[in-house]
Amino acid sequence: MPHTLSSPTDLAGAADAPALLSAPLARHAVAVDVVLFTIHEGALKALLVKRQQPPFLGAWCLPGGFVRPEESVDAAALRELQEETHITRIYLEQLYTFGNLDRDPRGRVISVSYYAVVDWAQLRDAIRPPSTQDGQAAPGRWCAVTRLPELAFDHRQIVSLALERLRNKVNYTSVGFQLLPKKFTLSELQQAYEVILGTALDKRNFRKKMLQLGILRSTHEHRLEGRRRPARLYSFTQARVIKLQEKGIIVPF
Amino acid sequence: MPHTLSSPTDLAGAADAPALLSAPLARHAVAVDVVLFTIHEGALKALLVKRQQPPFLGAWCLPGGFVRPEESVDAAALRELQEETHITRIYLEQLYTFGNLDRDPRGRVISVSYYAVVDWAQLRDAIRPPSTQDGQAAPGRWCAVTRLPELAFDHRQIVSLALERLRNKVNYTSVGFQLLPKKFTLSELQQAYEVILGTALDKRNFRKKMLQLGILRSTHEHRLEGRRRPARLYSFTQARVIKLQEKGIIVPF
DNA sequence: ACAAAAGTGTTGAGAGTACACCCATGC
DNA sequence: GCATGGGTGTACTCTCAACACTTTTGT
Repeated sequence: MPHTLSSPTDLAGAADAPALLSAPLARHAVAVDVVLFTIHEGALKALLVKRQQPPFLGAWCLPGGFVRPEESVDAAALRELQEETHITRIYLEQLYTFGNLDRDPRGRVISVSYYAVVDWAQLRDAIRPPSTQDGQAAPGRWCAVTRLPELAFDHRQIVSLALERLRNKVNYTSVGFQLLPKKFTLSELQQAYEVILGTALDKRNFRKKMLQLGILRSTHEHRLEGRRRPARLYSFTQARVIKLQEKGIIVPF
Repeated sequence: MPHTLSSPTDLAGAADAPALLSAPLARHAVAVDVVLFTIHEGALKALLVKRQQPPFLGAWCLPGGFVRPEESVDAAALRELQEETHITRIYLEQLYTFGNLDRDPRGRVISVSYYAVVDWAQLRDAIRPPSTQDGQAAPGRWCAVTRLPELAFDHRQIVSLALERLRNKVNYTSVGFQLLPKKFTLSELQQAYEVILGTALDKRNFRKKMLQLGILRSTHEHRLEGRRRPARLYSFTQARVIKLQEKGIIVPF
């Protein structure tokens, strides 16, 4: 019995250049869903929106939508994100593709999920973020990842996966800095890590580690807040991160 | 300006149960591509197939094909793999989804890529593996990852990503054991790791580390090969791996 | 002076790395 | 007896984790 490809990597018909794909080829509805993280009020929060149509009318779910004919999948995710936040520069990374037959009661929808992280201050500066409307009544709501409501479809699973990924990546990449403004204090940085990881960290060990990594540039500015000792502001410098990644250095706390 | 979802996570029309998705919704061709790794002749190899249709007629590419209407994306990947190898149990993991508009000259094809790893001995035992045919003439060919030919589409990139993932995961999961038979010697295990990572490892450190992890069960059998001292055979025990993963323990060599 | 957060070093334990020789077997 | 891979232990270094007090400011 000779080896054959019963479903070869090719289309059934001809091969004219950007021609349409021919008949017996199945086509699928493809959606993107985005978990947008931010830090606010000392908690790691994700953006949820209220469904305006059935199924799951009125239920909370992740922002997302269908991929359009003339946009890449990444572009679709970015578009959905910008529709929600009006932010142009945002850290966005693909998570996983969910392709089960039964994940949408209307029929098969393949979902490419993403996660994104953004500094809360940027959301406030962007025009009309969903959260500044009126909380529950508005279609968008920021929700602490530790206390999520019921979510439509398999969106709970997507959030879990995103959280797991974020918690891993914060240890050996610079995603964590995306959640902070350009200039920040070491205490703010530590709080961000604590909130993401869900654990307390030792102050001295954290500062020692961060400073020795050489990815922070100390400014000579300070943050004065109330009746306390002013804290030095640092900024993040990407330069050395690349070298660390090349060497495969992992940065646990 | 109120917050609106201009492309909501919903279909344009009604919401009858497993009904078809309605009209203005774009549908897309979705393919799966699989990087199948094995170890043979002291090298890490990937399975390539020769394209039988244009575009890229005659070029090498990854095994893969389109997702059918009534199968999940994972099932499509598994099906493609089984068509090539006739193996039923195989480690398969999703890699990444490529959704650029221009990755296929015929039009937009979204590709969900996977990687898989399998013990070479299983391939030989399975009926009619592509490699036992007659090498170049057969549509399937095992190719060392260090010396890949030109590949069609963006399949070179997919292989690179798969290799990167495998090299990472081998350090903190048990994927590596999927490349070996049930019983193996420590030298065989070390060779597998060396071939995957592309680096030499110290024998004493490797053995010490492996044994102290507690994921190997020493059998009392030995492998006699030629005129040498027989080597003790070990088998892999999953039990402790789960505990290690729970604690987030990473296992570098 | 005091409240509140900023800032700062040392020590012990465990893991990683480097390194060289004897052992058991078949021929 | 010899060629071949199998099998073993130690010393050094480095990183992680635990741990408490002084400093600076506003009130």
